Amino acid sequence: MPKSIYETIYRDLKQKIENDVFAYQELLPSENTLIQTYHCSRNTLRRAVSRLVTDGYVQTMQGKGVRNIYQPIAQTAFTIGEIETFRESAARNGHHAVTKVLLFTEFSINERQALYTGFPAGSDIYYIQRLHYLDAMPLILNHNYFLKEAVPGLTKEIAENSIYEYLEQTLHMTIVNSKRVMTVEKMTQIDEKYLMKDVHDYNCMAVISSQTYNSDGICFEYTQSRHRPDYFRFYDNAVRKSV
Amino acid sequence: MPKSIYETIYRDLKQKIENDVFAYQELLPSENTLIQTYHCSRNTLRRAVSRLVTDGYVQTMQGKGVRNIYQPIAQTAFTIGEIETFRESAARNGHHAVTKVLLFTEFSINERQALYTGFPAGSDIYYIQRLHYLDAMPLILNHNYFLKEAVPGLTKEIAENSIYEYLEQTLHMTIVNSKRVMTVEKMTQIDEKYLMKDVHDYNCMAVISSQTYNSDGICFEYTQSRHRPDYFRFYDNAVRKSV
DNA sequence: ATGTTTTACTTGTTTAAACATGTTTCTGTA
DNA sequence: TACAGAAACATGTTTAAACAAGTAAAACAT
Repeated sequence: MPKSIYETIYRDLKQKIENDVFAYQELLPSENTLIQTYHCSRNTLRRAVSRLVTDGYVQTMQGKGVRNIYQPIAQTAFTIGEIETFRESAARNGHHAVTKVLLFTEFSINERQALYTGFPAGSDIYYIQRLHYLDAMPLILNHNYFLKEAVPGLTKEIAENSIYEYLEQTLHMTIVNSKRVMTVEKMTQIDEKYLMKDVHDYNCMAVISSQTYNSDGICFEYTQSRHRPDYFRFYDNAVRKSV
Repeated sequence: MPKSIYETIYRDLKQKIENDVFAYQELLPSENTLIQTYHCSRNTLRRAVSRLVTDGYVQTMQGKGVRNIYQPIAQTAFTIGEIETFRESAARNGHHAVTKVLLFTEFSINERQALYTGFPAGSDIYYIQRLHYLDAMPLILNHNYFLKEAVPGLTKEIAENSIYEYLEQTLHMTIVNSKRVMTVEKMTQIDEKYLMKDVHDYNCMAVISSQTYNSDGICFEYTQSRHRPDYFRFYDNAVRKSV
């Protein structure tokens, strides 16, 4: 549910762009026109448009107008972009998702793990290995580290469904921020065993390591997502600020 | 040169965060305090702070304050993030950059190339292959496609230095937007020849394909950057909007 | 017809004010 | 002391207005 005016406008414009109400390279109606359309103030409208800019949907040109530069992407496979769960992504791309828990355990972070997870040494965490299937094909192997005190009551059953659904709906935790690093790493024995049984062409994995913060500003999760390289696509839009 | 107030404030706060004036996990001064510090309006200050949020430097918490969640990244190698040139990136990371032009030619886009470049078939383009060295080590192989009519007068000499410097300073073109897709692809013979001569462990490359738009909203560049996997790192910060 | 100037229209920046909502702290009461 | 409520303070949303700066078209003079 959109809870604010600017978000309602943002969604409406976004949907109109996706549905070709405005053609590619066409100018959107001017601010003044849109203000009358949505019966809102200029600031509110501009806030909605600026989100479209960061999404890479439109480009503003001072003195000229706002140009639609949205092009639908060929959704050959699973695509990543924002913070969303595997289920959400799958549904958005029209696929069927299944998650299998390979390992569910808990331990304390040692010095070495503290370096790459970002958790202080000695922190009690849940460590979970999960395999994500898309249309019965294993695509992603996840190594999840959850700060135990921030995510109490986590079970294997929850991990088999959606952990984030549990966090948001049961624990009422809001996920706000996620720092991610993408790298390419050599395939491990575990990768090969679960993901690449019949794919022998590649010896690398696409790896996304992420630290996620909740609304209290606490880093409660470190996750390493190891993706089958031939099905990995990461979309990004960069806007050059301050020329 | 910062041309606006909010950008000046943004840079000042960013620099203060990077230099540990505010400790990690510490709250920044409140909006009212910062308004008095910078003698600006609330909107202007909030605009500066919101940029820090998208940068992943701080996190705002309604009713509580703004928390510093900046952690300096271990700069093991070359890191990517925003739209910036290879030289800029290298300088920022304290390295010496050299570019070698392998191929400089021009031709017209055919049907097949139109699909992945996004240029209409028949467009006249410059096609350039460039090898980027960092501290004498070849790291990136770039395949550049520049729309000829948008980038007139491009020469091999310019390509050996910085094409973007030419675009911005000579042609006064402003680069605004860049859509990027990251993938992992099998190594080609060209990759192996130039990048991986003495590295035989990997058979993949980290590939960034990008379409770049100028301030007229015209896509004038398609580039495929093929990175040596063991030196590839892509940083990203995702903010969950509208929970 | 051509070139210049004016005018209208576009987005960009900044301020001020009001109200909403969430968090913490203080305060008075039981 | 313990608890409820009020107050103070934090960020979030929205409106209105003014001015700046870039662009394009109309109006004008030559």
